[in-house]
Amino acid sequence: MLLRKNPTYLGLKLPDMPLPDPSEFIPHLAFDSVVFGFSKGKLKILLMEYHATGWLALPGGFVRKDEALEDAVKRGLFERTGLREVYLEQFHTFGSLERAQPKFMKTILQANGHQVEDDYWMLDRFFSIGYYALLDYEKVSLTPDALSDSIAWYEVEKLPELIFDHDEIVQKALQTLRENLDRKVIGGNLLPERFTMNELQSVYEAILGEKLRRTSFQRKLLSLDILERHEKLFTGKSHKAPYLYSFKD
Amino acid sequence: MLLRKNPTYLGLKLPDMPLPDPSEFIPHLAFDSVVFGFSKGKLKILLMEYHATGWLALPGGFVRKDEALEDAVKRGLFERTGLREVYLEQFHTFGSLERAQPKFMKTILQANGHQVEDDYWMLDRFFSIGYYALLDYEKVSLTPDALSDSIAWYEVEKLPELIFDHDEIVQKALQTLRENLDRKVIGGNLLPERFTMNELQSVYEAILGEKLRRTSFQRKLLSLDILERHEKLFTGKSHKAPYLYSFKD
DNA sequence: TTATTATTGTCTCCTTATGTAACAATAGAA
DNA sequence: TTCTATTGTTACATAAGGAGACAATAATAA
Repeated sequence: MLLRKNPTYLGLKLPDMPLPDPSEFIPHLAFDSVVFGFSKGKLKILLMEYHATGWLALPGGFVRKDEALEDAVKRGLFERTGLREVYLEQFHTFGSLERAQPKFMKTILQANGHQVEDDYWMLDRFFSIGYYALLDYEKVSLTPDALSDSIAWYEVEKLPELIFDHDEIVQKALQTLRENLDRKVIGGNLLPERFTMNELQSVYEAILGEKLRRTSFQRKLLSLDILERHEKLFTGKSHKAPYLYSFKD
Repeated sequence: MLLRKNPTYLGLKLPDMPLPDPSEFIPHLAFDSVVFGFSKGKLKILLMEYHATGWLALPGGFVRKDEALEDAVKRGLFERTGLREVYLEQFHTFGSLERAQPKFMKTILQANGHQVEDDYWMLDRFFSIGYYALLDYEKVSLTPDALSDSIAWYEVEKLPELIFDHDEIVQKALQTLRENLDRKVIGGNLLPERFTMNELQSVYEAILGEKLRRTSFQRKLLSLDILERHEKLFTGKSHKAPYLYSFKD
């Protein structure tokens, strides 16, 4: 038996989990979130597993008619992770004809006990706006939505097959994240407030998928003058203790 | 009296220019194109002027229900410029609540002789997907659509006020173009097949909004090994003639 | 107490990239 | 033939990044 603290249905809190009212949402429009976390040296993302089918998908949702796009994404993110303040960036909007796969969507709904007509709105063609989020792995408390059995972390390097075009969406998110990594200093969003230089380097390496030179990395980041140095971190290991850093401001 | 070779209405060829049939298009969804051209050393974009109101807007349109997003953008671009093959890139999707301004839209429709109800679909809230295009200024033949008196080039540095949030859209396009300029080699799309190094440098300067060093620029681009050198261009000026270049492949 | 080990912070040297200036080549005009 | 403006190339200086060396040090072992 599954435990759900906060039963929601694609954003609607509904005790009996009826289907959402189409009149409340923008038709044909959805969002998908690629939520990045970092743990044990690995870059991970959140995936949901739909009831019965076992199909894996990105956490997404619909936009209310009276709701700003970004607020909808934040709402969805909060419902799944419990976090309100996260680094969020839009990266692409997907609008091909091939993304519509009403048969799969119908199966998912059936697995949840819903028999719907062929013209039901959720079976329509959808345009999906992709956002990626960076957050502190330790801070999230995961809550599945009504359609799914679970929401959990998956290593980016070992992703299983995803439903619809969600593989493509993840790859595009990752590509954008990599391109933005050297322009903006965003790696820190995946770490706690204070971190060691080695941890920060591990984040960069996990995102870029390559090893970096320790000395060059340290020199580069210190020269940017964006880090504040704090007390040392004594881990109990028998070697020199590293400093803790935080981002200025 | 205005001469229109190819009367269209937001993509619909209609001799009597009735309003488009809502059932043919995805509701609440539009695209806007920031079309860049380069002429006389200046970076320019295409703007349309709506009938009677004089309001200026980006060329955009709606997406048919059976049409891929990118095809819709290409269709709109072809109708306005006569060009089929252009460099096209999606840069952002705009989905704030403030972008809906039904009063302005109603005025535009009225100026075209259309009285519509308040619940008319074109007055609804729209999500707009922004694309920018790079094309050869000399190759375009401009055709206004049914709602507008004219479509013309405007210097990016001296843009007039635009309708809705189109100023913001232009700035975001320009920002993305600048960021992409050093990652991808896209400046050449604004020039004819063959060009001089000086022309290419001017394109880069116009996009970045800053002067570049002639020698560094030449050295950098030649070292990338993406240019092919052709015959010299004799302009009749009393100095050394520059080589013509084209991009490889 | 002292030696050992692993990791960290910093420095040096070297290579590469870029800024800056100089210079020869040259197409047309004087 | 000389002059002018611009181009293609080279030379030198400075900045940035790769690669390795080395001292500092926290805990453990001797």
